[in-house]
Amino acid sequence: MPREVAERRDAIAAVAEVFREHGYAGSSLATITQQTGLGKGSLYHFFPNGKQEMAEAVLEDVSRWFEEHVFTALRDSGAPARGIEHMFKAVETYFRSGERICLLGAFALGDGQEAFEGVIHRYFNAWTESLAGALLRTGFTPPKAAETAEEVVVGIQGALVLARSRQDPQVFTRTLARLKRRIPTIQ
Amino acid sequence: MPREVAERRDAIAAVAEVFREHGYAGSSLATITQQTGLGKGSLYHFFPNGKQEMAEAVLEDVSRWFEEHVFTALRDSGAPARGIEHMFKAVETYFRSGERICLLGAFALGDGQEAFEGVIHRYFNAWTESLAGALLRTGFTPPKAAETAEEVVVGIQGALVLARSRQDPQVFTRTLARLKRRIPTIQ
DNA sequence: GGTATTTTGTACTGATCAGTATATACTATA
DNA sequence: TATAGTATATACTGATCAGTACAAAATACC
Repeated sequence: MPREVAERRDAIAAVAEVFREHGYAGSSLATITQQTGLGKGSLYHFFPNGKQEMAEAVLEDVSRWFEEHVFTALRDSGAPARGIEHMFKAVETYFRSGERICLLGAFALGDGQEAFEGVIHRYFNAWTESLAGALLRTGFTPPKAAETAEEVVVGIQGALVLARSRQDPQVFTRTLARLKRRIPTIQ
Repeated sequence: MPREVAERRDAIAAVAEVFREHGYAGSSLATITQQTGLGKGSLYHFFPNGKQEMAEAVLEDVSRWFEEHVFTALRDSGAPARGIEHMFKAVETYFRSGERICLLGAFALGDGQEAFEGVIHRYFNAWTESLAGALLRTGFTPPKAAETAEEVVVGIQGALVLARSRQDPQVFTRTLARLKRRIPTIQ
């Protein structure tokens, strides 16, 4: 009966898009099956604990992506400036120049908040702390490094909110450019 | 049978808190009746078109509050600096020093997005444009006024996301202080 | 090519969903 | 105190909800 054989990895990516579009509570199993093309059989095979597990897997997948593609480079003690530049490039690409929202930010403001606060908390802590460390190593004083790291993460998240609200993705690219200018040690 | 007699105004405030906590799709009629103490009879009496109308009323109520308590002061051509200072105070109070989220920002990222994009769009446009106008009148050049207005609104929204994510309201107060410092014409 | 394992479709369940209908109670006005 | 308008409780509807059960199909391995 199955049309094609999928992997859990592909399922996570497909489900992520649904949550991005409709939020956690707004994504019914019917919506998820329709939009992903995966039947209930497949979904409960990959995620035996249902919707909650789907969301956890999706959020952890995003976290892992940032860990591997962003935070690791920021923690590289050898080239802090290069790590920061790489972060801006990766973020610009990941969020599709402002057309994509941050799933962890959306879940933080929305329904799944208390159910997923652990992952969300760790994600934003890892981001600000790894960035603060990199800034420190490019010559910022400790308080300035912490303040600027917070400013950058705040700016990115706020820009994603405003880009979506005003239906103007350029808010995001403008903000990234402005934030880069706050860090003279790069470029 | 009724316990007490309520008004639509009170109902809007009560329903707003439910949406703030659970989002749009996450707020079932059962949740709303329990958390507000208003029965279905009352709710459908005040909002004949149901949940959609409740959310519209809530978002418009928030918009009206900002229009009256924030944007009007920013548009006052006589005292732009005072209007900006007043905005920061009102925002600090309204968002309970970072413990409260922005319902319009949350709806922009979450489920009700397309259903309410009109109100959301107008709210953020009114905010950035009234603030840019005030900055212009304190001596900013037009491009600097537009850029700084965007920076402030982005910062506020991002700070609310991060404050909630990291469960640290001080992110919000720190950000407000930092943003104020970007506007030398006040204080 | 046969067998075990993984993957998928579908029919089903009980709970919950938003919304309706209607009777009753409260309030205001006279 | 009678009447009109406003507000509320409650029982009900059909649709949809998340999740289960299980058989059938695809794949992997020998």
